[in-house]
Amino acid sequence: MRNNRAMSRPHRVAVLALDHAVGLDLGTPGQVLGIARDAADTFLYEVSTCTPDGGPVRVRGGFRVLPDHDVSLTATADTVIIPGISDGPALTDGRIEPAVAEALGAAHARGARIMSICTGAFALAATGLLDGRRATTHWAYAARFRRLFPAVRLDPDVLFVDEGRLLTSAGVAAGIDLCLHVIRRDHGAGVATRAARRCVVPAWRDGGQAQYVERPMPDDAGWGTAATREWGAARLHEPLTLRDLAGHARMSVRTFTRRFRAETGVSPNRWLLQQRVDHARVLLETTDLGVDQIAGRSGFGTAAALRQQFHRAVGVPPATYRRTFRAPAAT
DNA sequence: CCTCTTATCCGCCAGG
DNA sequence: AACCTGGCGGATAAGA
Repeated sequence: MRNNRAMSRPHRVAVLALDHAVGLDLGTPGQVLGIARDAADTFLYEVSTCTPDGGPVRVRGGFRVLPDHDVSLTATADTVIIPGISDGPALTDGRIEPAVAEALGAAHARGARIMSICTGAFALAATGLLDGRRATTHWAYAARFRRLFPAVRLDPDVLFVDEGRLLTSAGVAAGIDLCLHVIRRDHGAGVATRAARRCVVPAWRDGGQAQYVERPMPDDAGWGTAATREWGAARLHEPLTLRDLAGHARMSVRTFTRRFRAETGVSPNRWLLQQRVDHARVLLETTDLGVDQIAGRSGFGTAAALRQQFHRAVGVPPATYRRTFRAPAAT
């Protein structure tokens, strides 16, 4: 799945639009994956759209989409993306038409990657491919999802779930996060960051849906933990303890951890670890520093600690990551 | 690989 | 009553 700069043909992405598609989700892959380029300005993904029978499907908002392909497009795709739907049998009964289920099953069996945005997870789950795996969907549909697909381990508190070749994401905007994640996985943080900049979205949004659930008024101006996150992100090279962070925020440790979790969806230390790994990632890509140097600069006490945490978070060891993504000194 | 130590996370609960 | 705070302690994980 991991393709590199040398690969000649772009990674083929098939967007499978079902009836009652969510319009924004339909466009997300083309707008995020479709604009991703490598250092030589070569487009990395070729995004096409299909519907089950090649005919038009209804889109929320009172219009229809007429694609260039039917579901057979998925037979040659490297990645199939299922956008969200606002109605239809997948959402109401957990069913999809057999021809679509068959096509998705064949694509997966062939080794293709399948991802869903928002309620597209219902269609993906209806194929049975998610059984026994972790997945996510729009938080407002979590209860219904659990009822229809009890065999899927639903985690409604995250922006997306990466199960290797099966990826699911939460509500509409999280589809952008998922696409950026995929670019990062395929081509490294540098390419993903450029794509994000072009989209004018943050390259990495940590935390989960917790920040969007039952929080009508974000506690902005107040004494939240945002300032402390900024402060901490600038001091990754120092050994920051939870007490330090709470102290900077002028809260007790207990209140700080509680507020931090409510605002970001992750615990302080998990957030800190994510920051450190991200920083190490950038250093691996853009510098020739040794692993122990990078460990120091990104706040890991030892190179061993960096290796362990990096491998766990990214999926590959630092050395492999660098070999795959180290950009030639250019630009 | 195991053990010991220390840090973190979070439910619980009393107090404001 | 409805809410937030912060200490306690046990479970868990990270580091030595």
